[in-house]
Amino acid sequence: MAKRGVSIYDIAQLAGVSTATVSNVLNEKGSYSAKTRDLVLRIAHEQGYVANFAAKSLREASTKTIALLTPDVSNDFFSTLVLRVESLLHESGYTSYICNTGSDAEREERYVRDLVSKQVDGLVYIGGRTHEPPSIAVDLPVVHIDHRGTIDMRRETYVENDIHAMGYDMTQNLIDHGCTRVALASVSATVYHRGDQDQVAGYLRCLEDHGMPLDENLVLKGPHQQSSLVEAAQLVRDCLDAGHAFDGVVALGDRVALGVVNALKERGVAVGRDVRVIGMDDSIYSRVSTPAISTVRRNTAALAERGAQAMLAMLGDDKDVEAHVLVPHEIVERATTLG
Amino acid sequence: MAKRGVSIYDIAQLAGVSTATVSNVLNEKGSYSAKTRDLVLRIAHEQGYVANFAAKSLREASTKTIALLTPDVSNDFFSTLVLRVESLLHESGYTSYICNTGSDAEREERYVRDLVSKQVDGLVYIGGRTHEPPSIAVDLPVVHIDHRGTIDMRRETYVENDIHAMGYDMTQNLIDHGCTRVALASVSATVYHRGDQDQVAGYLRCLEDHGMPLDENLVLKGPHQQSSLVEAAQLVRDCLDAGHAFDGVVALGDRVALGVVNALKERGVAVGRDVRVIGMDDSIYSRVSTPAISTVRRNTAALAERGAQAMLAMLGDDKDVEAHVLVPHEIVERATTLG
DNA sequence: TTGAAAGCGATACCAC
DNA sequence: GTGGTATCGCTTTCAA
Repeated sequence: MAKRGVSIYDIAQLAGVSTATVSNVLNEKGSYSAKTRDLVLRIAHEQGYVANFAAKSLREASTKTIALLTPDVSNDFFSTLVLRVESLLHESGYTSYICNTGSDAEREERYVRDLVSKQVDGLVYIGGRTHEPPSIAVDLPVVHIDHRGTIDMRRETYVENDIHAMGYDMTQNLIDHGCTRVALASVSATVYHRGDQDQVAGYLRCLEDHGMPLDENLVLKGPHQQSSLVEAAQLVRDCLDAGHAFDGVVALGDRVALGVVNALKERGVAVGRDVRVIGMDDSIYSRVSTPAISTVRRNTAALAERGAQAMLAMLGDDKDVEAHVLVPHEIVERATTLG
Repeated sequence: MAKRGVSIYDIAQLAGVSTATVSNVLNEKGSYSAKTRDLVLRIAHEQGYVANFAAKSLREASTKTIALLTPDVSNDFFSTLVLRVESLLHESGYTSYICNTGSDAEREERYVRDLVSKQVDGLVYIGGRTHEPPSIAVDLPVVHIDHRGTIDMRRETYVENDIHAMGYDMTQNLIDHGCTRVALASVSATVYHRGDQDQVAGYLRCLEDHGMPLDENLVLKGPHQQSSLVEAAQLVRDCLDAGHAFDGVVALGDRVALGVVNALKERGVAVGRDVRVIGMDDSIYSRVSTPAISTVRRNTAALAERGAQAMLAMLGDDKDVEAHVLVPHEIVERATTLG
């Protein structure tokens, strides 16, 4: 199944010109007569000529290839980002490698080695890098979209939402709806620590700004092992069983929110009236729930667009690329806060 | 940001040997003394040498790269397949390109051209090819996973579920549960015609095998424009309004099934008792529903595994690669059929 | 306007 | 066991 295709040399022979001329015509560079151009183009087409990118890359030290590294493409949010980033890069002539690191430092390290070897022109981390800094020095443009970890000092671009503000705004929204005892529900794996911490900080800050004292009993946190849906529901049951009352829940994630809603319904609470709930991500979970869950949309389109833009800018040796891009989020009100 | 890295020539110089020897050591080919090996290896490591794949590819006419083409990675089912296929190929040293064709023939065509130019070693279509056969001749191993279109005559491998059997088994399941008037609900875009047709055929065949006459009024079909969930619900309402009775529904897709369940609940029907419903895909939709929807699991893991295997086999010039692999499905019983 | 030729980095054949 | 060198396909400089 080896492919020994038509080369620029073959075209040159058939057209009775040199490879230099063929190259010029094909790349619309240099100068050549209209006659030779037509001839070359016709022959190239007849022969089904396709440029050999390996040769081109070798010569130009650029592969027109970008690597997309993500912890898990099968995750709804990440895969949407992957889709959009890939599309945008493709419009500019770049092909994308897809690399599932599975949040595994070793795997990621091996990937990066391979990618450097394969001469990728840039790296786009979607959803965070596992370990930092990577032990292998990478002298490439790097963009992080929705990075969920500590940000390091390297010359890289970060595109993300203002996580702190999201936590703040979610809390504010509930307070605006009249909630006075706002709980927080979070189920998270250790990997994604920074995001959660920032959101919690936003929550705390908002309470503080409203002079509401923090009730530790209303901070429902649990580890993420199996299903955050199930785990979140249990957190709520435990809280209610312990006799702690609340009239609002800031859930860090729609799955968590759905778990919360389910547990509340189970206990006969009128979700949206007695207790208002707001989730995060505007994922399918918030939409299939009854009542539909209010949530925070992270604006995937903008995240992807700004990320791709940043990468293309860096690729184009643009000097003034922002190092940190914040994409605005948006609160989507549904039944769990509107009642 | 250009990378002018360490080359094999640099290593040769520093080690005081020839490039041939360095190449041999690095690839564990040919023969060399333990002493030179250690020396070369040490220097290569010190210099942070990374092989230039473009050069290697040019020389070997193989890029160790596979393209994954899918209509939409942000689709749950496809992205899971992409994830798994990528992982398996990566284990065998292949890197994967991700290509979102968006079910657009022109885009796909451009992709394939690019990919051939980039010298990919193989093509894996996930979820079907848009147009067939592609106008550009591809002399490459091609694997289709869950192909949703007509199968053509080329030397390619198809890995998929037995769609006809799925339709049959879903129907059989409802009949086993005592249903006597089994409806069919389908909302589909024209692109994915073959799959649906085969399933419908399975449904019809099963009815026939049980001597049940087909009632055209119970075949609820609608075009897919916006949300299949909403559209399916409307089909059910219309059917009920027209006074047609049924006690079972074979829904071609979990989203469709969810729409059906919602419409039935709305009309006060006891889903799982009065009317049993079975969906397809074992997606999130079937799991978040109340009652939980019985469904058919397509076995993503096996689809991906067999697909990757087939590709690797073709890559390895394996002569006896099956042209058509059928992956068994599995019925998952939940509340909508168990009552 | 056109062409000869060097070179990108790695491999592999064939001498030594 | 080791090294010289042609070669993969393309771009690019410099001359003609």
